[in-house]
Amino acid sequence: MNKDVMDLLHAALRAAKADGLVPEQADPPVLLEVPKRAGQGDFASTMAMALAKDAGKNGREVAEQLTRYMPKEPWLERVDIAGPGYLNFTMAPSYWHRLLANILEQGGAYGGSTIGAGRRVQVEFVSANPTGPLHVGHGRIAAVGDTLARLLEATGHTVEREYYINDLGKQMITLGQSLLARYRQHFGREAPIPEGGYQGEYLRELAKEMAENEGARWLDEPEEEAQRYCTQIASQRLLASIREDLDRFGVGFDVWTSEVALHLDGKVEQALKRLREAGHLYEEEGATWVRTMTFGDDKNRVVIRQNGQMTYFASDLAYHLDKYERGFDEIVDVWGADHHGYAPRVWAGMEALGRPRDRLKIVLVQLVALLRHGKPVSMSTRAGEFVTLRDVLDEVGRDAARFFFLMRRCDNALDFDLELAKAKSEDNPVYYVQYAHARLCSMQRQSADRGLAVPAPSEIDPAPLTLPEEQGLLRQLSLYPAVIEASAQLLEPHRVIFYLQEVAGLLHAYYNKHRVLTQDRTCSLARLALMQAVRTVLANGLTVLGVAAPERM
RNA sequence: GCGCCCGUAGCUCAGGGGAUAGAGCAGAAGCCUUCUAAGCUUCUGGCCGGAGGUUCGAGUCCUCCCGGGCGCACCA
Repeated sequence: MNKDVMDLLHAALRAAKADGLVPEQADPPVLLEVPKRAGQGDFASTMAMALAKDAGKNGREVAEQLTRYMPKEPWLERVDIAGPGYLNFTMAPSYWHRLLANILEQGGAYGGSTIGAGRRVQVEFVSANPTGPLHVGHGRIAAVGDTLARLLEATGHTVEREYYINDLGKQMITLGQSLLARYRQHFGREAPIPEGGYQGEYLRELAKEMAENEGARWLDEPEEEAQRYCTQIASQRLLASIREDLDRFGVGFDVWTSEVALHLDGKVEQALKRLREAGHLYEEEGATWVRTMTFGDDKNRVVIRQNGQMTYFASDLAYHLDKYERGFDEIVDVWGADHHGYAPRVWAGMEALGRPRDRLKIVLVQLVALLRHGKPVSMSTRAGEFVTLRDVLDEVGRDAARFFFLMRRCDNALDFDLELAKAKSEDNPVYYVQYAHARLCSMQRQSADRGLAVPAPSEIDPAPLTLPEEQGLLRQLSLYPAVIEASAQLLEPHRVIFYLQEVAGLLHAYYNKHRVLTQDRTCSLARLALMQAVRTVLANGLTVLGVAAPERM
């Protein structure tokens, strides 16, 4: 997918429509692939074949006509029609020259685009209850959410990262009760952790801390008051610790929204009022329901329980309404896939509130299975023997953790092997990509020692770059902007990983086969320019993943 | 039972309706007096879960079936 050629295709399509060759409503995929075999050009498109039916002609005929509509560009050597109607594009040498100069000129900006210019996007992710430390599943969501945000930024969007704190409800009460039990235990009292309570060691530590700061005074306070205090202390401390973990993971948020605050600000009341005015609320069995079924949900949902308390869903309606009212052009929620059944309900709620559902995109991230030497590591939050994100960071480090979390499509479950992730060996894909970058840096240090500097963009003489490996590298580098765009538009960060592995593979192969620093100065300089371009793309790609691009390894 | 996701090489997975389906790992054989061997080269490996359908063309879209995961609260 090369954006310059894609522009040509778009232009040809427009012209063909204007001329009536194809119907105005035809919307073929304007996509490019890199042909698998030599002799099929640098890029290929199937657009003509896709249009064949609408145009009432066969693919080859459409292809021929499209080439006539295509603007003539000096950097395009030729367009061939092949097979059932492929358009095969062969680029002129000047194209590769320009590409190379372009990458060196743009540096860290290469690959960025402006498709999102003027568009504000919110990405909400992690949003874990402050009832315990983040586990590996949160880690994957954090990596995905943050990388999506980076991708959207790279494509010109204005992005806000947001964490929604579920600091209200039964779980928070249970948390307080659990801490209170630990606190009492600390003073030698008989105090069981409540049914379904939090067993983790972290509450024992918190209880000890509380005893040191507050003494024994909470032993004598009334149960409910003590529990409320414990809930407050625990959620505060746990949230702080969650923030620390995320910080270490390279993930930061612009906005933290609290569910409690939503209620205090009257936002939940307001949302319910709106629903009531719109006629979407009704009473039944002493509860208040919203008619989400009208908007595609399986059943209607309770917003105010019999006991008068609001449900989590009520808060969430208010929360999402608030997001819409903050004026985002696009709202992205990143959820664990175990919440997938919740999505239709939220979309329905938004429609009931008169908001377009397609503005809210929900990315579902499947679970992480933690392995060690290929054997599963057991995880269970309640039993308290889970592996936390912090444990993983301690063991494998930020770069490997982020890379592994992003290696698979989000809708596939992920096997995360701790031993593999920290192996400083050939098996570890993180190092494969980072090593390519470090290698290039090392080479540049060598060339500097020999008095050879990477040429300035305007000084590049690409004439010596005639090897097929060099053409392959240039072709691959030219795809980068489209990879970033597609990853951002489809909300699929794994594409960047696969792309970078390919770049690294081509680089390593080239490196082993040919020397960059040779006796021939002109050739060395041309190759140095190419290597700088590869380095730039590797660095930019790793940056968008939040993974370091080391200069030495 | 209903809904969503997944099923592609021995394993882990890419593959946006198009040309002869790819990569890594595992297995076999090679490559370091020269820019980092955390690397490279070559070989082996496939009824894309199954059956129908749509299409000039299906791993990709539709229907059904089988197998696995996750959901189906007046929990969050």
